[in-house]
Amino acid sequence: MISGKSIHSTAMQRVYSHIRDCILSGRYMPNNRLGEMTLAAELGVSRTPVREALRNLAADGFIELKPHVGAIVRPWNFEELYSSFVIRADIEAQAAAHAAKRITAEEVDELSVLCDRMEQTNTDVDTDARHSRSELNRQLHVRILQISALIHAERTATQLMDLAVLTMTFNHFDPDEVRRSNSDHRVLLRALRTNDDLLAYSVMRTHILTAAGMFRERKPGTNDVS
Amino acid sequence: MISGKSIHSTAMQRVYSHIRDCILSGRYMPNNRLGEMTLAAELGVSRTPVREALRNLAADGFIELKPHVGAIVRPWNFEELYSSFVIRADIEAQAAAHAAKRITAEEVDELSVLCDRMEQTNTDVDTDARHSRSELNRQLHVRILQISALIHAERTATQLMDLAVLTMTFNHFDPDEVRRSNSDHRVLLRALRTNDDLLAYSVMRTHILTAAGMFRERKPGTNDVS
DNA sequence: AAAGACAGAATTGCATACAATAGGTCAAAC
DNA sequence: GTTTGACCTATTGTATGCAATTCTGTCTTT
Repeated sequence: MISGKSIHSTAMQRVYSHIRDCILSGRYMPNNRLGEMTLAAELGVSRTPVREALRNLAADGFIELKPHVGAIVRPWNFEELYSSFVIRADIEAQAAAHAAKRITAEEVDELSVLCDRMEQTNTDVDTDARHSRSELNRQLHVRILQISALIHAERTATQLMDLAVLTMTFNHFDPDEVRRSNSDHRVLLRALRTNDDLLAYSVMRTHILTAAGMFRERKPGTNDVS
Repeated sequence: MISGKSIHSTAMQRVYSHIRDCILSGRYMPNNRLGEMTLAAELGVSRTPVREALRNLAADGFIELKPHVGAIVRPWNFEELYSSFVIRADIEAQAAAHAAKRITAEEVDELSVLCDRMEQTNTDVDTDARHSRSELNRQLHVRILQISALIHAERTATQLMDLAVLTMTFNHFDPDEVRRSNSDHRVLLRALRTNDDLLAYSVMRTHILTAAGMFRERKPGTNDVS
């Protein structure tokens, strides 16, 4: 939805990012009401860009928007977030298979660099390392989706990933799991390089369902993001 | 995105539906520019609801929206539409499997009624029959997604279905294919009733990939919707 | 003649004012 | 005491006016 540019050229994009960050950081809790006037005053803009940002946030699943009533932070439950992993597993596995049949040598190198950088952060558990791992991980997955050329796979999976940012930090906490994740990525990379679409499919599926399983173990309802 | 209510309580919803219909009916062709002022004048409203409708249309993938530039009808190509089938096949198969493990007797009856009504339209090729088949088919698929309780599956697959409405009419044209489709639905229904998740998965996957294959055969670039 | 820069026009982005609707409160009737 | 109804307030939906940006056409310069 919001273009990849990190620069916010319009006020609406600034508002979007602000509200999104507040939701993901837990400052705006589920079922909190988001009044247009309040937000506009808080951010020093008029209601117009706020309204447009709210529409986009609703489209991306962060809030619920009822006509003539207003916006609330979308309440999420365990089952819902878990379902996003299940769907992603299907989509991204399919995308990995397609990518394996289309990938070029340059793209393999590109992905390899991402893996290198992820491994360089080692298994540190401090917040910065976890965040940069999350970001690199996201880039890796998105890049593979792009290479697959399944446009709707990219759209959909990206949306689901962003929606589940809440849980992303979990996956990168336990050093054992970090090692396992890095290992998955290397196997995946080899599968892509050798055009082994079946293996690419399977390892990607396993990779994501593993994350889903870990999320499942950590009990529902814990939203202790930084 | 737009709630299921057929009544448009706000001007924005009317504008949304109008533009969407014009795109799907071919009146607004790909790469056509959609000026806010032009649309506002054409529909007798101000620019404000038009802007909001355009934001929603962009979120749903019907148009492209560049900041400070404007909106154009999203150009779609064969590969892109085909990819939407591939993704749907994954998602809906997964959803069918989940539905098979959760469905109740009442829900089975409900789905059965939908199948009955689809079969009552027989294999007529006139426009009305095709449209009502399309609509019933949509209801059947959406209902199964709901029963699966995979919330994100419903969101995603519904979006993809609506985006591919262009192609839906194809699948209901050839009498042989209509019979085949109805037969798929019956097998699917039996799988759901007997909680046979593996069969449900497989038949749903086949069902959608069959449609994809037919779409593929009819050559790209044909957008001869009524 | 071609390429670049500048100016004008047209369109989008934002702010503000007004209208319409939903939800709550208070009162009156049963 | 409960319920129903009208009114009132707060918030969203819409319209309009202004500011900012992009596109286009022309003119100049090489």
